[in-house]
Amino acid sequence: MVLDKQRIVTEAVALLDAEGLDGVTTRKLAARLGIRSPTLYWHIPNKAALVTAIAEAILDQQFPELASPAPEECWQDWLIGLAGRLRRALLTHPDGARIIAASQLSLKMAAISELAMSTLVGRGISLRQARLIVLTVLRFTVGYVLEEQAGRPDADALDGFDMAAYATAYPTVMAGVAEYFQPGRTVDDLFRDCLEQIIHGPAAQSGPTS
Amino acid sequence: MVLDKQRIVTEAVALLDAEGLDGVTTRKLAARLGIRSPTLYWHIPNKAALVTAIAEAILDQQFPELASPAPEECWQDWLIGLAGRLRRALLTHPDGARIIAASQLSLKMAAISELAMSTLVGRGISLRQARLIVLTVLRFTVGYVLEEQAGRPDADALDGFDMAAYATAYPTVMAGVAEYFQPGRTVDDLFRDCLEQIIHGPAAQSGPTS
DNA sequence: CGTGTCTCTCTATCACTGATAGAGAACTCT
DNA sequence: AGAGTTCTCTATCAGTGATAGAGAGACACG
Repeated sequence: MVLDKQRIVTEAVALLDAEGLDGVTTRKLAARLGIRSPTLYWHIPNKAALVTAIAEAILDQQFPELASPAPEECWQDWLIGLAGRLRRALLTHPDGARIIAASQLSLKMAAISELAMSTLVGRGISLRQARLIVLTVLRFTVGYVLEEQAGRPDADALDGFDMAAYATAYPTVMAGVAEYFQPGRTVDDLFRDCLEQIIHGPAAQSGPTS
Repeated sequence: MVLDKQRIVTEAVALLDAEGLDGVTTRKLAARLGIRSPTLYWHIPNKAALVTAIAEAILDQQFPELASPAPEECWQDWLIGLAGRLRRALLTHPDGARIIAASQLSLKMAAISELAMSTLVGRGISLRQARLIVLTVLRFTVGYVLEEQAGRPDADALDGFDMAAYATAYPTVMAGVAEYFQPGRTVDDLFRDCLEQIIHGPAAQSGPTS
């Protein structure tokens, strides 16, 4: 089978799925491709470029095409859906958010920004306002998923951890978590509610379950 | 001089400031402390714990005490100030956001959440709403600074980069950037405007245009 | 045919990383 | 003095990204 950048990236994503970002090493990737690791450097300048390519592949997979909203769809719902798809793209692979955050200069991210901003401007939002909204939504989404995917602390870090003390030291945080996750509420809802906070503003939400 | 965890972390932060996160290696840190690297492992279980301790130190430095707002201060402004201080804390050290994102289970972050949520609840905000606002603001802040601190692409990645093509492919993005950074506008203002987007909602800001 | 050139892959190796095993010094308590 | 605890050391491991440079194969030109 031919070895080109396309196949390298495809296999790198498979390796990522199998072992996480820390498992993506040049040697393991080369083994999967049936070559030796230095050969990779003929096709790729360095590992950072590989990670960037992986990021691009992850986004391309979730956003094969970028579609504007239907005319009758309000831009708020459309933008929430867009951010939701971005989150889904990151959650689909281990350490997806870390990879996007580590990748430099993603063209796909720029394309998403462009589509979102031009859509909002087309709906009559001012350029500045559109920029603020889109920037806020995108950076929030990355930050959100980053924390969502953060490796749960390992056993070593946990054995000295006093759950009861935590609950008494941070009662409001605990109460907030407990209150939110009533039956039927999922983490997806939490993300959506945060987005509505950004897009619709404080007043618009907090209907019964919306 | 005695060698305790306190001094290790202090010196680790100094090393971070000098060389960035990738420069914080056990050997370099040991050299600064006048010891050999294996000695570190008597005081800390592993490097992840060291990074977490660095994160805590960075936050402690910026938040020596956590103060509630003055009675006459509206919570919105106070919360914006809090997020601004968090951003400042991360920007003060290289890769500050990466460190916070990589650290697991920061107590100081939990304390900040607790203070913010209890403050909002004390001002009459519902528990759920308070949780959404605080979660959104904090995760947005980390995501924002993470991108803000992202290493500018190195020369290798840039030489194949066509600025003019970028501008024509993403005109709205470019126009938005150009529009925003009029004289006197700084990146600090951009962050603040995004926060107001979250906290005050879309209608409240940017006067005429909105 | 022979010869050179270009493309790709290889072996060998480098400097460096986080981490562990286990010896040994120093200090304290009995 | 002897024993135990606390801390630091040397030596070493497996694994990482990356480079130098040899060499195989294809392909074009004479």
